[in-house]
Amino acid sequence: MTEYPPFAVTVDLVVLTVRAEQLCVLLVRRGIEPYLDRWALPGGFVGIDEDLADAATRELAEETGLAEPAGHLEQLGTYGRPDRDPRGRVVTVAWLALLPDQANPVAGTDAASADWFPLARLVPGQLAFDHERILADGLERARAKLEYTPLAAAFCPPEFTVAQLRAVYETVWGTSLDPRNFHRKVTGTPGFLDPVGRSTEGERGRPAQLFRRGPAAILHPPMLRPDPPRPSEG
Amino acid sequence: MTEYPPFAVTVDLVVLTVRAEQLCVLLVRRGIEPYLDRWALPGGFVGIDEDLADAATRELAEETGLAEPAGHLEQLGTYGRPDRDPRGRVVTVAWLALLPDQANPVAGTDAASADWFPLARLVPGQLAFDHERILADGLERARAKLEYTPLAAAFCPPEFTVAQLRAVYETVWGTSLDPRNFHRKVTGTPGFLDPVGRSTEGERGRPAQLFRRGPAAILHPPMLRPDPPRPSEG
DNA sequence: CCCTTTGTCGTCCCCATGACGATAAAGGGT
DNA sequence: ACCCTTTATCGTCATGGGGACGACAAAGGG
Repeated sequence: MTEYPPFAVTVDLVVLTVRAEQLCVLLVRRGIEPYLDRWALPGGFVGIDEDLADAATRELAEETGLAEPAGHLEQLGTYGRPDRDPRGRVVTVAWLALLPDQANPVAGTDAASADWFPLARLVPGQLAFDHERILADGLERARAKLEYTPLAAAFCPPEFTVAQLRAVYETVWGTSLDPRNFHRKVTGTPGFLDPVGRSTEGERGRPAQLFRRGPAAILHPPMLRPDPPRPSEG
Repeated sequence: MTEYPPFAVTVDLVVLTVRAEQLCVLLVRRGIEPYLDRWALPGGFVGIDEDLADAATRELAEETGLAEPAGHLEQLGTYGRPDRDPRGRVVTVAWLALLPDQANPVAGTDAASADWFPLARLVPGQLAFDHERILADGLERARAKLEYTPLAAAFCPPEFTVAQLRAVYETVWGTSLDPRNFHRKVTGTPGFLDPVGRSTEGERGRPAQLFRRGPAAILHPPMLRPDPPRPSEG
């Protein structure tokens, strides 16, 4: 290790949540150059003695003000085009986080401000660096993972109804699903849902049974998205 | 970018191929410390002006002596535990390559030697650094991808038979598949296989039709592995 | 010429799922 | 009290993919 090219390494987070029937991503407004005042994914430099996953967790906590919430965090991919940061050679490890809608006040740290953005409202070219591509990759990963994992529950509070879970699928996929078939599918897949034993109260309509995330790590067989053309992939 | 912790960035390759009914990985014997004389995944440092994907492609070409073969190369994940390399802080971007059995002579570059290892013959603790975990992750990725992509063809020569393709699945998954159902599935999935129009000659048994990879990028519906318990996943 | 080997087509059955009707269980209004 | 709306949940039916397996085709070898 006498000689090697020095890199800067950062983590960037694609933090998704579902609120008000909309799939939203957490963005921060940059307070420094480059891309001053532009929106960007939250992130930051990795400490020289810090594990990558720890750095991601730390940034997530800093930006959302939450200490390891009940959501989900996984590595998304690494982006390192030589020209992606005008300041020099920066390689970023991107992470995907799925969080329940915890009315996160979003603590302002070094970022000027941070807020949830409905994805439908984003316009091309709005994000700093290559964050638009990272976001697109994160979105596709999230959509794909709902098919073969029980991760949709990561968008829900600890206890939730089948209808809430269905709303997550519908929002993330942008489709509508038959309530009866969906109910049959999720309650019939072993390990997907654990019945709490209680029901909702005070809501409109018939009370709904409450569930928690089950122990299953994957869905088998998967819950496939409806017809619309499927994305290509490398 | 005035101040940031300096990292070294490497790429490491999980190069898989199927030869002699065995799933094999390309390993190199290390010629320098640390882990001198231990087997490791092929890889090396990323140039300061080099794209990550280019570095992976370059290493693949160096280690196999092949310039971008008909196989497949994709990013697998990034590993950066602070203590993973005793020489200092090294973050490695791992890549997964699937190659046909091109009787690669494996050019010896800086590595002392390189060779294909049947996975069944690897013993725990045999690999340098955290390469055992990287390899395990690559294996699971490859196995999973055969389910919902036509990537099995990446293990085959440009023109191949259904039986060759089936052998790939059986070898990678370690299962046996019904030849008739497999034939129906792969020939019935639009875009999976393109018929060449010719057949094999001089083989045992009835000549088999030759195919090329079709244009499909994903398999829908997927080809699911037989029953055996499915691996958990984060 | 038979036998073995391998490829390919066809049949049967079951289960998962899409489409959709019917019923249960709450609240709100008159 | 009653009806109406809303939502949850259970059933029914048809379709289609896939597992199990039989049958035939097309080569080579003794």
